[in-house]
Amino acid sequence: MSGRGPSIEDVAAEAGVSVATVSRALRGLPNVAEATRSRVEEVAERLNYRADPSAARLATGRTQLVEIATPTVDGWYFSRFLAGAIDELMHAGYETIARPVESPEEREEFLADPAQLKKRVDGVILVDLNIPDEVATQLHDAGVRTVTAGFSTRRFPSVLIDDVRVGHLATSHLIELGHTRIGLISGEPNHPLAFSVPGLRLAGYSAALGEHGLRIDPTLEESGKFTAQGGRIAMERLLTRPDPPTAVFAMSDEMAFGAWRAINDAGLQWPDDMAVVGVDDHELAEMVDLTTIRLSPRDMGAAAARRLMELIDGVECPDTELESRLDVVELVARASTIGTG
Amino acid sequence: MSGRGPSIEDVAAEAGVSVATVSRALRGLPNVAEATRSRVEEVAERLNYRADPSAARLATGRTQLVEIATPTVDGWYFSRFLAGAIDELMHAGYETIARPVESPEEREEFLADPAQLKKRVDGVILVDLNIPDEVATQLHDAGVRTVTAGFSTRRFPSVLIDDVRVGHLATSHLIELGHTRIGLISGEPNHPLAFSVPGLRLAGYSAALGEHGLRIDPTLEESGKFTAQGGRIAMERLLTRPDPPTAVFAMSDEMAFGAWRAINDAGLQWPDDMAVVGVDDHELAEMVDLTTIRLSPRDMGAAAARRLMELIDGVECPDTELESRLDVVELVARASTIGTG
DNA sequence: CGCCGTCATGCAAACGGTTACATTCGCACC
DNA sequence: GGTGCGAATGTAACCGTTTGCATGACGGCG
Repeated sequence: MSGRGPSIEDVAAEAGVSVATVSRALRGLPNVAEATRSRVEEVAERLNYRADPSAARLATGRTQLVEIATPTVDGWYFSRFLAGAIDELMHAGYETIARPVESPEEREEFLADPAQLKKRVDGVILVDLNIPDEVATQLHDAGVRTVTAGFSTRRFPSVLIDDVRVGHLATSHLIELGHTRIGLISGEPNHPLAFSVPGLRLAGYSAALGEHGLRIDPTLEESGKFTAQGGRIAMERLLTRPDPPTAVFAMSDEMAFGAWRAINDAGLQWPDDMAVVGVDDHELAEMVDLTTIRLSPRDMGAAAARRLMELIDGVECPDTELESRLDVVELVARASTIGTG
Repeated sequence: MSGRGPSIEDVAAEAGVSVATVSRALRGLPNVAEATRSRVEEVAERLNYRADPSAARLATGRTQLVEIATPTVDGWYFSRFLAGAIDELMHAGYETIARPVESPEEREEFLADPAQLKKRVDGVILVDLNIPDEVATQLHDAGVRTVTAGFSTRRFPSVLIDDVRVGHLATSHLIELGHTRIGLISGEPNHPLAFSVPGLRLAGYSAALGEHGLRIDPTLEESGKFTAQGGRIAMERLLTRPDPPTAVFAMSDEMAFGAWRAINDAGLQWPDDMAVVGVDDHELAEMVDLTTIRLSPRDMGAAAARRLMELIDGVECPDTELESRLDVVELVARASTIGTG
C-alpha cells in the first residue's frame, strides 16, 4: 500500500538474469538478446515494476528536472511562457518546476546557491530576472545549465524578442496615422526586478519619433505598472493635462484596457479622441477592438526550452550565437487606432 | 566547473569526524556537541558543500517534490491556483512540478502509472480533473498522497468551493432585481474533462429560479466554452431570439466579457437592456463594471497545498472530514446589474 | 570506588539503480 | 583445430546520503 514496490533485483531474480541485464533491457540499450529483452519486459510488467527515479538520478547525475523562474506564475505573459516551455519539456521527458521570483530578495535567495541549484535540476530558465553579470558568472562557474529569456547576459544563451522593434512598430503605426503627440504608458520605472522590457520599448518609441523628426516630450510618459488599474490612472493623468496627446502607446494590453476605461469615463472614445495601441494581443484585446503588437509567449517558452535541452545535451556549437531573437512580433490593427472604416 | 562538488565525506575528513556526524550536525539533529556542530558548519561553509538531494531522496524515500495537475497552466483560474499553492509549498521546503493535463488521453497517460507517480513525488494535487472512482482507488492503493480540488472522490481529501452557491447567489441577485427571464452562458456541455463546475452552478441557478417560483427554460442555456469568444457567440444567440432574456448569468468573467461585446454590437448596453453577472472577479471585471461572484483561486491553491502537506506528514485525523468547503464565495455588485445609481 | 545512565560519536548497512570491466560463448576464418 | 572477435551477460564498484546499532567517555550516586 505504501511500501516501496518491487526493485530491480526482484525483476532480475524472477527473470533469471542479472540486474545489469534488466537495466539494459528496460532502457533499450544495445547488446541485449531480443528473447531476453522481451522476457524481462514481460516480468517487469507482471510485477508492475518501475525504476526509482531517485536512484537513477543518484547513479547518473541527471535529474530530468528543469526549473523555470519567472517574476510571477499567474501573469498573462508568464503563464503562457510557462505553458509553452512545459509542453516542450514534457514531451522530451523532463518535468518542470515552476518557481516564482517576485522580489529582488527572492531573486538573491534563489540564486545565492548555484552549487545547490546545479544538484537539484539539469537546467534553469530565467525569465525577465535581469541578474547582475557577477551572479551570472557564479552560476556559470558552478556549471548550472542556464538559458535566459527576456534579457541577456554575456554568459548564457538567451531567447529574446525585439522589444525595440515592438516600441518602434507601435509608434510608427501611430505616426503614419498622422499623430504627432504620442503619449506613453510604460512600466514601473524602478520596478524591483528592473527588467529591461520597458527600457527597450521606450527606445523603439523614441527612435520612431526621431526618425520622423518629431520632438520627444518626456512628460508624456506615465507609469502604468503593467496593470489595468495602473493604466487607467496613467491615462487619467494624461487626459487631464492642458495639452493631452492624441494617441498613446501602452506597453501592455492590460494597461491599455485601463486606458480604455479612463477614456470612456472622460466621455471620449477611441480612436477619434484618443488612439491607443497595446502590446501582447491578449485574448480580450479583440473584445475591445484594441490595436496591439502580438507577442507569442508560448513560442518563446518553447524556444527557450529547446535551447536549454540543447545545452543539457552538450551541444556546444561555438558558432551558435548566444542570442536568438524570435521573429514573432507583429502589429494587429484594430479599431482603437484605425477606426471602424 | 561541472564536477560533482565536495561530498559529505570530504567534509567529514576535513572536520575530523565521521560522515554520520556531519549529516546530523548539518541537519540540526540533537545529540551533537555544540563545538562539533559549529566546526562542521564552518568546514561545510568553507568547502561550499551542499547535500545532494538525489542521494537524500534515495536514502529517505522523500522527494520534497509535489506535482500539481491542472487542465491548463495558463488559464486565469488555474494559474492563480498554482501561484497560491506554490507559495505555500515553497515556504515549507517543497518544490512544485506543474503538469498540464489538457485532454482525457493525457489524463489517462498521467494517471496510468500510480506506482511511478508514487516514486516521483511526495504528493499530488489534482485540480478539476474529474477522475473515475476506479482510478482514484488505484491511486489510493498505490499509496499516492493525493488532494483533489474542484471535484471530489470517495478516497481523497478535497478542497472545494460551493459552486451550487455560486450559481444560486448570481441568480438570486438577478431575481431580486426583478428579472424573471434569466439566460445562462455555461461551459462546454461535453467538455473533454467533463469537470463538474458547470453542472453545480447550473444546479444553483435552477434552485434559485425554483425557489422564486420561476419557470426554468432549458433553451435559455447556451455554451460559451469558458472563453470570451465563446461568450460572445452565446450572447449573440440569446439576443437574436424572438424572446431574449433580460438578464444572463455567465459562468465565468471571460465569457461575460464576450457577452458584453455582443451586447454592445447589438447597440444595447448593460444593465438596462441586458443585465449580466459573471464569476471569478477577474482583474478586468472592474474595468467594464461587471457584477461578479468573486472566487479566490489563490486561497484554494493554498488550502489544497496545506491539506496535502498534512497528508504527507501523516496527519491521519479520522475525524477530519474529507471535504473542506472554502467559504470564499462573495457577490461583488457592479454596474452590469445595478446600474450606476 | 564501582555501577549505570546519558550523551557524543563512529561503523556499516541500507536506499535502488548504472556502468566499467571481466567473462563466457558461438562462430567464422585460416 | 586453434585463434580471434563480437555479442550477450554477469560481477561488483559506485553514486552520496541517512540511520540503527555499537562504542566509548564521563559524571553522579550509592
